Amino acid sequence: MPRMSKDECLSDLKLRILSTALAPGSDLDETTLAEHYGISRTPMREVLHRLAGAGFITTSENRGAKVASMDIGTMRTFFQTAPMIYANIASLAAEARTGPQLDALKEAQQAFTRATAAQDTQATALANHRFHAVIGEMAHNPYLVAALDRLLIDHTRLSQRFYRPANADEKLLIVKASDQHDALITAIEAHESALAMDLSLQHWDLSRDRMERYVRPDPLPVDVVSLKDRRNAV
Amino acid sequence: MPRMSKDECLSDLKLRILSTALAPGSDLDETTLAEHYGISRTPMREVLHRLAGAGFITTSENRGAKVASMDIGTMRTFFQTAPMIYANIASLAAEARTGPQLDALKEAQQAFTRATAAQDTQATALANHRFHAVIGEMAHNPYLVAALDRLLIDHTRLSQRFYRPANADEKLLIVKASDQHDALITAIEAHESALAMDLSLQHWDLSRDRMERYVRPDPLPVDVVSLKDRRNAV
DNA sequence: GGAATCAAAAATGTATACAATCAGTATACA
DNA sequence: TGTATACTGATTGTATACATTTTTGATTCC
Repeated sequence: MPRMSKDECLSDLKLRILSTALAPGSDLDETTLAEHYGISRTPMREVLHRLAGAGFITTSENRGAKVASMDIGTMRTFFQTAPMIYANIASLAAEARTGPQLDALKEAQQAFTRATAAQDTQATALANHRFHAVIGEMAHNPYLVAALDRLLIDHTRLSQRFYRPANADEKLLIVKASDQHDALITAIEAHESALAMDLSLQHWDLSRDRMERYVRPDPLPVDVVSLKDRRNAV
Repeated sequence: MPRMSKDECLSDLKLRILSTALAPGSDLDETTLAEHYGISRTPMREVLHRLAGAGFITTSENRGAKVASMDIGTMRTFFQTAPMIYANIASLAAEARTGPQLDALKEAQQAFTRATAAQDTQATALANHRFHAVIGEMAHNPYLVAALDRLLIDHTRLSQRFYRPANADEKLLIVKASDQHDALITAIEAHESALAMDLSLQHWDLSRDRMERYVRPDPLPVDVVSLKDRRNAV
């Protein structure tokens, strides 16, 4: 991959992290990355520091960079924090949105429906990311957006795993999510901030149910326990 | 100022920005700064990117770095957002705080009272910053802490202007703030999260009243209006 | 006098060579 | 056999030279 610009390199890495092509916790070698993107180590390091500032990766002295991890503690915090931030962002967005931002939001939603129609899991998750990032821009609140951006990183990485509908029932849930996006657009366009907040919370509930089922899966079959007993008995 | 390490340079710049020694919106010349700290431009640029990631400064392509500005729009957003974040951070801190963190908090409060006793405005504001940053660490919530850190930058810069008590009445308000700190420490130590949240909101009200008086000062004397009338009459 | 243009300067951005630090391995010793 | 240690290779950190872009100010033309 020859001669990418610094900005392209930055957004490509963001995409690779959001799509979990680069797994949470995995090491990033700056020399390899620099060669891969056809730039020298100096601008590559700058990109890495930007990513660190935005919460995509973590860096430690003389120890290089790692993709931000998603341990069980982080997950708990994520579920604790997301609804409050999402709801407030949606409310503010309905108050402060501009025309061009509304256009960008509709465009993101079109990309989302296209991706779901094409059954493209990765594109669906990324379009969903963009949709919510635009709502963040609308809110015009740098403090909350800092929190939102970090939530969206983890949200999108989790989403990768369940935008692949396993059956008709799950397909229906994605359609429902898309309908909620449409309703949210309407509320934001009409400056109905209380409604936008409410819809945002409903939307969160839908995501959460699916995500929590992944994070906290059904208990293992009881056989495992007897297996353990058997092993101890040997 | 010869041969400072990169970390020292980073924290020194943070302090200079928080204390408004570097005014909001002012330009930062990387060559000058590098010479000032006795390091080369490469690590200096890294420090600047870190500061940008944490919201202390803004950078633009080929245009260098500026200290984050504090326009009237930012202020409005600040007052809108702060209580929600502060209250939730305090509540979470009371739940999750560790022993060493509690020690750090008490130490910060001691530094705060020492600074107020010495009538050192800058040290007071910085100790207050540290006090609230430690509560942020306690909350153990990277999403909200991202918002908190950005709020604290602006809060501390605003504070610089009013921790200089003009009269006995204002001195009393600082004593009251210090008492609230003590109460907050007690609540956090006892894991009383609801109380911590409540105290945090009271503490915010105290700050807000003083800050808003600065941002939106008392109306000008009515004489000005008659002056204007007179001028129009000429 | 003012606007436009171009050239010099000053600043930022990039590449590369070199220094310092870390990780892994092999060897020596208890 | 287990542990400590020194060496080697790999990786990150720093300095500096060079390229590119922006700014500035002088000059020219209207």
